[in-house]
Amino acid sequence: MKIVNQSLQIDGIDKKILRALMQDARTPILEIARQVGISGAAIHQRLRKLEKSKLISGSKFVINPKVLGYTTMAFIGVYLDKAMSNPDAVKQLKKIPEVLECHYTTGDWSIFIKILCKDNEHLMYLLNNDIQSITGVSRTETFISLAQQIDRQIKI
Amino acid sequence: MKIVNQSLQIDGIDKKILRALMQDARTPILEIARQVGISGAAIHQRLRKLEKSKLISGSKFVINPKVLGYTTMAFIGVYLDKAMSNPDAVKQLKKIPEVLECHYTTGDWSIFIKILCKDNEHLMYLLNNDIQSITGVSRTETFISLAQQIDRQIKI
DNA sequence: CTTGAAACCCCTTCGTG
DNA sequence: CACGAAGGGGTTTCAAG
Repeated sequence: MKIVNQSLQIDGIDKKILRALMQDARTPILEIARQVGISGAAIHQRLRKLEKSKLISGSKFVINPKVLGYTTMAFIGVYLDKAMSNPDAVKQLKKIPEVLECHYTTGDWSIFIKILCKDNEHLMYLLNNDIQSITGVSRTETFISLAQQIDRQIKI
Repeated sequence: MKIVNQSLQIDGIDKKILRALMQDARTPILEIARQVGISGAAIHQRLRKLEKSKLISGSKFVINPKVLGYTTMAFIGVYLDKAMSNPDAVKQLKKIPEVLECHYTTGDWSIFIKILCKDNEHLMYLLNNDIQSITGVSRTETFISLAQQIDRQIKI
């Protein structure tokens, strides 16, 4: 399948710049310049263009939660009562710092969340006390990630 | 529930440093130094300590895939034949760049993946051609993210 | 664990092609 | 788009408290 209609035109140099910075956000612009073979000022102009296009949405330090004792990742499918306003449930979920992702989804569940806990006990606590207690939540289905094998961004 | 037994001791200054850099990996160290009220050299030492502890696992530029036309995120539960070696299936999944996450999970599915596609047609193509064709994959269950409401790292 | 100084490198902008 | 120059500022290391 040939993917067409790319919404934004970026060339090979842009890709090299992005790939370097996606790997390590603190890569010096001048180092990229040397690798790519153009001047630092040119990299700058391209970065400004990419930022203006909103393709670059920020930069992050990535921390390893295992070092803090967060070793249990789980996914939870949430059934909401018909009457429940979904945004209100999301609002409650935002208050739970262990909830890392939250999606409205097709299928049986109204809401699907990814959660990171210290251990199974912590997971059970969050389910029983923080999640099940949200008004509108009728039922949840939980499955635990035993190991994460892939974690990456889309390929540029 | 009071969480105890934090595996690594970090103090309030460490947290401030991490929070600044988790928001924007290119925040100048000296700016953090001014905010926190200690010298740049001290920030440096603390960062080295945090890196050595593996709490910091890197830094990334975050790109917005929507700008490239990737607007459809989906989750796929994968059933594998008993005989199938899971690592081989993961190896195949790694070759599909649209697969952003892959987990071994408890529950009905052997493997659970997050995938990012241009549109539903693209999703169907990947399911039929790239995923179902992996030896050992007997069946899949797909649900689509209609909207992502939360996307963050664990709170420091 | 902190500091200030010093050397070095990088960021950023500018005028120019 | 690209370039080189230039200043202002950041990074990194050091000896020292």
